[in-house]
Amino acid sequence: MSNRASTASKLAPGDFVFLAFLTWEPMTAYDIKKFMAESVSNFWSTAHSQVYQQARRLVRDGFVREQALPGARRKRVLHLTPKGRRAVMHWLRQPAQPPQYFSEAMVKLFFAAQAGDLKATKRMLEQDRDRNRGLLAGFEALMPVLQAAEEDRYPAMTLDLGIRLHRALAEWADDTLRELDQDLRRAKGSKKALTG
Amino acid sequence: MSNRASTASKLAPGDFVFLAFLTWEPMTAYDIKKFMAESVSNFWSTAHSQVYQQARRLVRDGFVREQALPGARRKRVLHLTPKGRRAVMHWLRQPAQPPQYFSEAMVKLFFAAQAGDLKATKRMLEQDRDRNRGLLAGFEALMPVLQAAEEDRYPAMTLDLGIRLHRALAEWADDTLRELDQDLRRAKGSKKALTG
DNA sequence: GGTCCCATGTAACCGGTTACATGATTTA
DNA sequence: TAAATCATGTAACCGGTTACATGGGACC
Repeated sequence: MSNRASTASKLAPGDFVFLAFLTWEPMTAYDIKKFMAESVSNFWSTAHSQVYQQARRLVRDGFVREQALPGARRKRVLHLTPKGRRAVMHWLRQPAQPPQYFSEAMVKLFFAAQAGDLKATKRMLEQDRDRNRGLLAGFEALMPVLQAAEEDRYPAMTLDLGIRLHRALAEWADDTLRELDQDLRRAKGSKKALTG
Repeated sequence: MSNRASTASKLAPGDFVFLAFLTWEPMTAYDIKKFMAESVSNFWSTAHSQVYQQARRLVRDGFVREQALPGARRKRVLHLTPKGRRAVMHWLRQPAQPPQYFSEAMVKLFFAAQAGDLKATKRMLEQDRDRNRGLLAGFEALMPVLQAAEEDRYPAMTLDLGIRLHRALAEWADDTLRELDQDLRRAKGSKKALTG
C-alpha cells in the first residue's frame, strides 16, 4: 500500500490552479492550458507542456480521475475526484501566498549606472513601455465584454486590477523616460561645453 | 578540451542579475544574496541557497573567478572575469524579457464564484491588502534615503515604480473589498427576506 | 562555558522549461 | 495531395526550492 499516494501529498500552487479549472467542468489537459492562457495567464502562467506533468501527478495522487477518449491521439478527459474537489475548495479559502513579480527591465534600470549607456537603457525601457501599452489596450477592450456577463463578476475584478497596474506602469514609464531624456540632454550639453 | 566551458553557454536571466552585483565590486556569494535581498528583491528574487549554485556554474563557465579566503568556513571572494564583464554589459543593453507576475490571490478571486464563500474570499483579500500596505509603507520610508544620494538615482526610479504599483494595488483592494461587502449585505438581506 | 540565534554553505529533489515528435486540419 | 499550420503529447534537462548541516558570536 503506497502511502505516497494516499497521504496529504502537498501540492504546488500551480496544481491548485490546474484543479480550479476542473471545477468548471471535466476537460482535457490541453483544454486547461487553453483556458489558462485566455483567463489567468496575466497573473499565473507556465509552459504549455507543464499541464501534462501536472495531470500525471494529480491522477497518481488521486485528485483527478481520467477517462480515455476514442481516437488516435491519447486524449483523456480529466474529472475532479471528491478528494480533488475538497482540496481546491479548501485552497480557495486559505490565505494566498505573497505575489511574486519578476522584471528584468527593472533590474537593468537598477544597474543602469553600471551599464553607463543611457541611450541603451532608454531604448530598453521604451520597448518595455510599448509592450505594456499593447497589453493595456487589450485589457481595456476586454472589460466591457466581462462586464456584460454576471458570471464574470470576479474575473472582471481581476481584470480591473490588471488595468490599474498597467496604467500606473504606463504613467511611470512616461515620467521616467522624460527624466532620462533630460539626463541625456544635460550630458550632451556638458560634453559640448567640454569639447567646444 | 571541453567546449562546454568555452562556448557561449547561454546564461539564465538570474545569472546575469548575479553578475550585475559583481560589477559593483568583488564579493562572496553570500554578500550577493544579502545585497539582492536589500535591493532588487521586489522585482527579482530566488531562494538564498541559489547563489551558490550560480557561483559554481559561473566559475565553471569562466564568467567569474574565485579566490579563497582563510578561515574555517569555505569563504570565497568572486571576481568578474573579462568575459563575465562583457556578458553583463551586453545583457544590460539588450531588450528585457517580458515581466512575470504571479499572484495566488488573483487566481483565487478569479475562481471566487466556484468557492462560493464570499466571506472567505474577503478575508483572503484583506490579508493580501494588509501585506501590501506594509510593503508600501516601507517603500515610502525608503524613498527619501535614496533621493539623498546621487548614485542611487536609478534605484530610486525602480522604487518609484514599486510605490506606484503598490498604491494602485491598495486602491484597487479598497474598492474591491467595498464591492464584496455590498454583495455580502445583499446576500444577507435576501436570505432574511426568504426566511423571514 | 553552555545555549541560542545568525552566518554560511551543501545536497537532493522536483517543478517547470526547452526541445522534440506526431496526428489532424486547413489551404492552395 | 502536398505543404503548411495547428492540436496534442512526450522526454530530458536544469534552475531553483526545501531541507539539512556546521561555524561563530552574542548573551546570560
